[in-house]
Amino acid sequence: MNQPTLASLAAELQVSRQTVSNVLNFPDRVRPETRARVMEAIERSGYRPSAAARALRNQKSMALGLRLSQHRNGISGTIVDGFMHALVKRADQRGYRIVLFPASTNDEEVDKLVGLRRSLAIDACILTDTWYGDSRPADLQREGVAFASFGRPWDGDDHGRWVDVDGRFGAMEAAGYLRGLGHDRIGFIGWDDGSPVGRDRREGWAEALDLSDADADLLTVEGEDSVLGGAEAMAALLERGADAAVCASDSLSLGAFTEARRHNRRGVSLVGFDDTPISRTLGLTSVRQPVDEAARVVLDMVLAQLAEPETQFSGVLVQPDLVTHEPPDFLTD
Amino acid sequence: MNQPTLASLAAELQVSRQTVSNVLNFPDRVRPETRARVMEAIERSGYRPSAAARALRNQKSMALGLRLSQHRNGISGTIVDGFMHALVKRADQRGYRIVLFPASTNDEEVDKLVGLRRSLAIDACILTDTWYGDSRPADLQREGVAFASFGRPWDGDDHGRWVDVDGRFGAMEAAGYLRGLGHDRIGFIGWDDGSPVGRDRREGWAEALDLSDADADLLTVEGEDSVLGGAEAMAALLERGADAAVCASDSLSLGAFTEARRHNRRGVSLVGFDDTPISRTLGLTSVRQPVDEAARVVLDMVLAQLAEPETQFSGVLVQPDLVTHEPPDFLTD
DNA sequence: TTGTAAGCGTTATCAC
DNA sequence: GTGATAACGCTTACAA
Repeated sequence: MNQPTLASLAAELQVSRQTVSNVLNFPDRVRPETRARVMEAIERSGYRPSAAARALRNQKSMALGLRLSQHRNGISGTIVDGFMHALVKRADQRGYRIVLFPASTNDEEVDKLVGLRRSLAIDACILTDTWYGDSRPADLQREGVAFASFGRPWDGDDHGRWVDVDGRFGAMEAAGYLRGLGHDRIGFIGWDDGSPVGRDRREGWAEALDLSDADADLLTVEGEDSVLGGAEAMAALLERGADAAVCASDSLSLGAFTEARRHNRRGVSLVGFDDTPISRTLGLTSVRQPVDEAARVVLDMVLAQLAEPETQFSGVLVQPDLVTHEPPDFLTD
Repeated sequence: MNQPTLASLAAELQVSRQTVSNVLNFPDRVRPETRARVMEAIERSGYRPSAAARALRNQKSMALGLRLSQHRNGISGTIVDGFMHALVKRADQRGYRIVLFPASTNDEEVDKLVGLRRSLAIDACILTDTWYGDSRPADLQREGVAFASFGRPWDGDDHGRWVDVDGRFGAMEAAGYLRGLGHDRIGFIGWDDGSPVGRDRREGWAEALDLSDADADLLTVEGEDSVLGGAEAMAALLERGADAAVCASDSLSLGAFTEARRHNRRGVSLVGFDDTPISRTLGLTSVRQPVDEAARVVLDMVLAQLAEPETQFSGVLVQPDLVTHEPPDFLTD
């Protein structure tokens, strides 16, 4: 049996296919009783309008491109992962599909996006993992591909079509929380990869504690973004007399936690970033990224752009919040 | 400026659009010099055939549907995540795109898939996270939607269109490895959710060690699949005299590891599952799932089905392997 | 080897 | 309120 089409339904119902089309797109234009009859037939037959025919006719695919990010190791990829989830859900609610594609470099990503756009496989795209000197926004703009980015442009022109999480604010909250707990030597454990995200968080920490540059340097240890890196950094911080630390990630926080326990330093307090399952399980405190809100805003931006290409945008910072978890029994004895 | 089309290119080059089409689809049918001229124009103009027009004409979208799995917490979602990566990459190589969609129940997943298929938004789909009583294969078969599944059908009809990792074999390897290390009371730490995957792994462990049912029960502790669960289970196993354990996941393995260290039981050896970043970082041994191979086979299956709907398939088990990692310095002192 | 014609399923436009 | 017509860009016959 063949799929029903507008034409086959129309023939069956003895109306023109245009009427059937109208029932779907402009229900008011059609007389209630005709509408009901058509609706019933649509339901019964399981008819779905052909996305391909619609795309061809309307010159839009109702799909958005998203590169499958590779930095997604189990722990620190969690934000991108959560963002993707939220994005897929929200896009679906608005009738858009998310099309995934692989790319190993930013240039390849842009090439593929341009290709997808030209072939009408996507209408626009979402960027993640922005970095220094990220040329994707400029490239896409030049190629006329609509986009919005989860992650701000860290240098160059501010194209305004971005949403980011205010990591600086999150770090400030974290530092304030630790100070409220009575700590007075609060360190910072970060990455040594020159990441702008890490810089941002460190600045928030230093500002909240009103540290001099010298003090900030003294209380900062940067290493690899891993459990090991966190442990090593914590060891160094403990030697420098720290009694708490803001960690730029939950991996680092977990490492620091392990190390503090190893030294039997129960009084050490930590705050990590991203509220990953690890944090939740071990009862660590963490800065939760509002990925759902970020996804909503990114989607709004990109769809607004599609509706009105000349729209001017300005970047949006969403505020993270601090999440505390109960430590499990096996850690409190 | 408008997108170039077959027609616009043909007009520009003074050939028929058929010739341009042939250059793309049947290059041999066209005289080399004409071909070169056409190719050049295609390159220069950045022309891409419209996916929508192709889909409409060929009645296939060159896209595969994939539900964005929700079980993907940072640690144990890693396999599905890795699988998705591999799948997207391989699909891309074969000219297929992966379309993501959200669903909170299996029924919703089937509904959406049927809808996507009817609307020609996808040609087929990939299922993951199979479970007892999973009706998706039967439902999709009834609706005539082609699929292949990453995960075997644990009960009911064997539709044959699945690939799975031989967890039983992996657990046997793990147990053999621990025995080779000189351990003789090797426990099993599993999940208490009745997961068929967990059962399968436990059977492998028991078989490799040739345990009686009574011994197997004695050396098995099942709890929640979390770090906490692993720690609790390890505590129980230590009391029962175990000196090593096969863990059904890396979360459990991490918990067990933490617990063993807490008791200063350095001699305890562990093997986890999935070779997650945590395992890698802490130098734990783990059973690595060959997700890339699984993705390849799933894709082969589903594309074979598209090419020849009547093909009969039989399920494929791929073999995992044991991965050992060097423990980091901070754990060996 | 190249050109012509028809049709995939939809919607915008305009007539009725 | 409803219906006819054309067009979106491509491919597959078939004719030249």
